[in-house]
Parts: sequence; C-alpha cells; structure tokens
Amino acid sequence: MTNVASLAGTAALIGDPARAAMLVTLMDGRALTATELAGAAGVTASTASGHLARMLEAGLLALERQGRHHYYRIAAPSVAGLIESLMSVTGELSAARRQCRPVRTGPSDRALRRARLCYDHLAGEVAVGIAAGMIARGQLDLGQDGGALTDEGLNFLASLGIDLDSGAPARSLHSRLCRLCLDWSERRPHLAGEIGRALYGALVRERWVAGPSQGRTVTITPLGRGKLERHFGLALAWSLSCSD
Amino acid sequence: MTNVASLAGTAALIGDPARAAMLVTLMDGRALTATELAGAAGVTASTASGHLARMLEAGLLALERQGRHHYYRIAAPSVAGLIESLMSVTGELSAARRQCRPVRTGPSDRALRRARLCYDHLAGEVAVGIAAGMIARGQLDLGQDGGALTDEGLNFLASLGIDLDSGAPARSLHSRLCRLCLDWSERRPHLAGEIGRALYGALVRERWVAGPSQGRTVTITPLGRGKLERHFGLALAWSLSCSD
DNA sequence: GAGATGCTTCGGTCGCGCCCGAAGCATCTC
DNA sequence: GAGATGCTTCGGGCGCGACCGAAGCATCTC
Repeated sequence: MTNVASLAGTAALIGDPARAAMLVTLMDGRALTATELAGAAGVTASTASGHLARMLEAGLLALERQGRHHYYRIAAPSVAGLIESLMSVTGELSAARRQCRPVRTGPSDRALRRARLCYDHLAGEVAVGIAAGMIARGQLDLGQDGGALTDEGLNFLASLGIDLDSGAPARSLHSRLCRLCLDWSERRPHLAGEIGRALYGALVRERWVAGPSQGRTVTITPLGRGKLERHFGLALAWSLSCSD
Repeated sequence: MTNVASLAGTAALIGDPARAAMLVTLMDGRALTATELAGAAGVTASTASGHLARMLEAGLLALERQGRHHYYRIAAPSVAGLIESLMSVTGELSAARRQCRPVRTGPSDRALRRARLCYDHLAGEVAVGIAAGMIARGQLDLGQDGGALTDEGLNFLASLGIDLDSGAPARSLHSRLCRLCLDWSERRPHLAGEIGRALYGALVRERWVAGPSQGRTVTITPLGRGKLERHFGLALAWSLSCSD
C-alpha cells in the first residue's frame, strides 16, 4: 500500500501543468537553469523554484550547480521513458476521443513536427520515415515487442560508422535489438534506446542533421536531405504525415 | 502546449491515491466492479464512482456492463505499460533515496513477492528467476533494449507448447524479441510483452502455476515447483531475493 | 407489484497545494 | 567594498477537487 502512495505521489508530481511543462522541456536531454524553466512553464521564479525542489527531492530531476546557475536535467533514462510513456498514452487517448476527421496530433510547430530530439534520440516525421524506410528496405524487422536489425541493417549502420558489435564479439544477436518508441506526433514507431541514440549521434556526426540550438527542434541539413531521400526514400518537400 | 496539458491531466488522474490504488488493483488484468474498487481504494461507493467516471472518460479504463454490475478494467496495454513504468521509476527512486541497508522493496506479502500477475504476464521472484535461469542456460540473450531468444530458448518454449513462429514462417528473427519489464519488487528484469504473455499462458495450461483466485497472487503448484527447479534451478524453499 | 442491491448524481464541507510578491542568500562583476 | 544577477525561502490569498451522505435511477429477485 505504501508503494501505491509513492506511485501516486510520482504521478501527482508530473500531474501539475507547470511541472509537466518543465519535464517536457527537458526531454531534449539538456540541462536548463531555473529561470529558463520558469519561463517555459509560464510561472514566476519563486514558483518554479518550489516545483524544481520537489522534483529534485523526488529524484525526477538532477541538479548541477555552476556558480550562481543551477542546471536541472532529467535524472535518469527511466524518467524519460516514463514521460515518453505518458506522451504515448495521452496521444492515443486524445486521438481515440475525437476519432473521426484527420486529427492533427502533436505540436503545431511545423519544424518540431518534422524532426526533434526525444531525450537522446531523433523523433518526428523524419525519425518515423527513417524507421519506415529501414523496414521497407529489409534493414529492420518489426516485432510486437520491439525491432531487430537484419544483416542489411547492421551493414547500413556500419556504413554510417555505427559498429554495434564493438567490444562484444559474441553478442551479435542482442546488439540487433532496438527499442521502438511510439512517436508523439506521428503515432508510428521510431528508433529509440541504444540504437536510436547511436543513430542520432551518427547523423549529427555525418552532418545529415544539426542538433537543436535551442528548444528540441532538429534541423535537416541540405546534405542530409539528399542522403535521407536516397537511403530511405524520404521526400522532405511534401508532408510525410499523409502517407500510410 | 495543449499536449502538455493533456499529459499533465493524465498524470494528475493517476496522481490521486484512491485512483492509483484502483489502477494498481486492476493490474492483474481482471475487470472489477465499482464496489470492489471502492473497497480497494478505501473510499465510499459514491466517491469511487466519480473517480471511475473520470478515468473512463479519459480512456484509462474500459467499462463492461452486465446487468446491474459495472465491470471496469485497464483500457489498453499502453495504459498498463504506463503504470508499470511508474512502478519502476517509483521503485528506483525509493530505493535510491534510502540507499544503504537492504531495503525491502515491493509489497510485504510474502506470496505476492514470490509470484504475481503483472497485467498479462508473470512477475515476482519466480518470474525474475525464470528469466535469470533462461539467461544462465543460454536460452535468452540479454541486451540493453530488451532480450532475444536463442535457438535453445525457442526449442524450450516449443517444448512448453509455445510456437512463436506459427503463422509467420519468415519472421523468425522478430519473433525472438522479448520485452523485458523491471520487476517491481525484485528490481531485476522479467519477461513481459508477447512472450511473457505466452509463457504465462503456457505455465497455467501446463499446471506449473495456478492463476489468482483473488488479488494478483499466483501460486506455484507442486508440479511447477519441481519443474521450475529442474529447468531453471529455482529452489523455492529458500528466498531467491538473496541471490545476486 | 414491493423490496433489495449496485451504481450514479447532487449539494455542501473542507483542506491541500498552486500561486505570487517581498525579503533573504549566494555568487559574480567592477 | 557596492551593486547586479540568479535562486530560494517565507507568508498569505485563493481556487480546485476529494470526500461524504442523501437522494435518485437501473436492475434483479420474489
């Protein structure tokens, strides 16, 4: 019973709009100052400070102090996973409630819908398109509980400089497993987990995409636009959300 | 921003102790009446009715009416996943807060700690032991984003009457993927997802375990005790929680 | 039909917690 | 040192929502 109480406590913590806004803002994986988070949540600094202290105490956030600045960030991947889980359920529910007519899910910001950071991996139309392209090209095998890379998939990632078997020669099977994350705006799976993180790192390193200068929005470089089109059949001029 | 609001709304819904108690009670996958849930949450029928109506409206619960009885159940696997996610985060946090000394995680009920139903699959010491045994015997390959069955694992499950490749001959790779769920009380992984569900079904069918007559507690049959010991090295006379 | 049972709706009470402004620390700059 | 900036703590106002009991509705039993 005491566990139910702490479970409810954690949920209630996320259940406040101001705190939820802070957590979602931090889902890009960065660490932000208390003032910045106050602005993101639309509350005064004193109110934000109280919220942040509570989330820190509860272990949802971690704190790094540099001089007079206090940088807050998501404390652990499991917390990010929880927020993702909430986004998915919330998305499904709101989509289910108003079923008819093509609902516009996710944020209204066009660039944010296209490509954004989801804690440590890529999300949005582009990420969903990458996953769909890999599936279509036989690089990714989709199961009910996740995905698995095929030989072609391993080779493709290797061509991007991602060597998943490094350091563990005998673990070729599990290195192929990839966690899938139901895309917040697209409602279709994209690559998350270890491989999602590695893929995002490679895309940045190869300059297909550029990480967010502020916010969560990831931008596609001209080079990346061509590469994505050639490798995954992504035509970024039109809206991917119409397909399927 | 509107999405943040609905995310916070969903979290706030779970954030009330009475509603959280109801949801956790329903995590055994059964459908319970409003009166039963009121008792589980420790509130009057009228209060419970209000809570249930809100969770129904939000899509967290589904309703089935039979005569004058209203049976409520978890609406979707994604909702169960969200509760699981909350349990894991909450567990990790409470474990992290009081780090030293061997914390007794999860429920105090001995039988519940040993084996219980987690929505649609087995959880508790036995479930963790099964996963550990399969890993030790080379039947399950553990990765960072999940697990995968080896050939030995496929054969073992087939010997239990679980044929994962049925109906989809070409999908042998993805049929091996299994979602892992961090055990609420044990803090170590057990089998969840499609394979976890199938495994639990097989264990019940083979009479290794008996499903809950009430509550979430699953009982191990004398037959199952022997089988579990032989196949996984589980010695159920002593406490598994000491190992590792 | 009358009575019992399960559930919901309604009205009213009450407390938790969200919010802000002001004041108090801590840190950096000059 | 004085002043500015970032953050937290404190005190008080106020609204949302959890809660209950009573009444109302639906369903089953006899």
